[in-house]
Amino acid sequence: MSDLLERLRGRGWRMTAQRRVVAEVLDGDHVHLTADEVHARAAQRLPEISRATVYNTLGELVTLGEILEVATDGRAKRYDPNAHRPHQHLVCSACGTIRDVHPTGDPLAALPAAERFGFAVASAEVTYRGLCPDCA
Amino acid sequence: MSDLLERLRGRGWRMTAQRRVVAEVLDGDHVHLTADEVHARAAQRLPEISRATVYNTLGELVTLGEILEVATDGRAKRYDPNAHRPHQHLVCSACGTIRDVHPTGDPLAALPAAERFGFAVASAEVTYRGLCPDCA
DNA sequence: ATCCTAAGATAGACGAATTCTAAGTCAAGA
DNA sequence: TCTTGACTTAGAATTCGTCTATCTTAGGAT
Repeated sequence: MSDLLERLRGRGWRMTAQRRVVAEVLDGDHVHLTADEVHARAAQRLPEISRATVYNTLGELVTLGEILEVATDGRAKRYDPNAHRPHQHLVCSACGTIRDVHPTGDPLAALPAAERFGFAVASAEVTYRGLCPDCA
Repeated sequence: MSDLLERLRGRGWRMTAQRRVVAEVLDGDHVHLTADEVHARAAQRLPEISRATVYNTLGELVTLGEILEVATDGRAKRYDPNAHRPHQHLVCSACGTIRDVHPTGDPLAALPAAERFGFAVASAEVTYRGLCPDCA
């Protein structure tokens, strides 16, 4: 959105109609679209946008740290614009719906030094699974 | 291995040369092979084994609960024979090496009811990331 | 020991998601 | 306005996995 576009421009990101539309599609809470969904929504506004551009733009936004890549199933990756506040994901085992959740405490603290095998552990990613109210 | 093959036979699993070889390839600690790697190793012993059979067999072993499917990156799924004791995974951000780890406490406990959105949360899967000693 | 047959194996076609390539287009600084 | 390197495009190619039609075989029945 405006915020995001401002920040990107400030970083010297060259602004184009395609990039603007992709960034605008990825706005809101609990948004977890696949690349194809992003492409479909972007194409509503900019019919000639190509898939390759959507992939390129998503990849750049991930590299810039402005969005997150989420792979909750073996299917297509999803893109999460909520990269500013750390959070985890709750996924419905039946329909695949994803919600952002905030567990208490730091998941990293649960991994004792003896279980780190000399790794410099930097992050922990938690996926909770269960049935959502609609699928129960 | 023997243990696994015994158990499978006891469950009425029809034994074939192909299935035996796949089960034998998936033996040991910290083993996390892709389907293609399983196929390559199986083919060393049984050159005519087909990819489809490896996929079929892996799928059956997952259904039987004898191995686990692990997706730590957006790439190929990996198969983990350590399905008996619950554990999580520690992945090297550089080379992709995977280790089985055992965090303290139950990760489910860290998710408050208010953060469950009415879901019947059943499991939590944690992926720790960092640099391994070799890549540091 | 041999036969039968459903379960398993095979090669290769197919499909989804993603990446690559070569050529055309354009944002933004000079 | 001009220039140029960065961006976009269509479509081919790649990767990972599934499906299909046909052939083979494990293991119970005879």
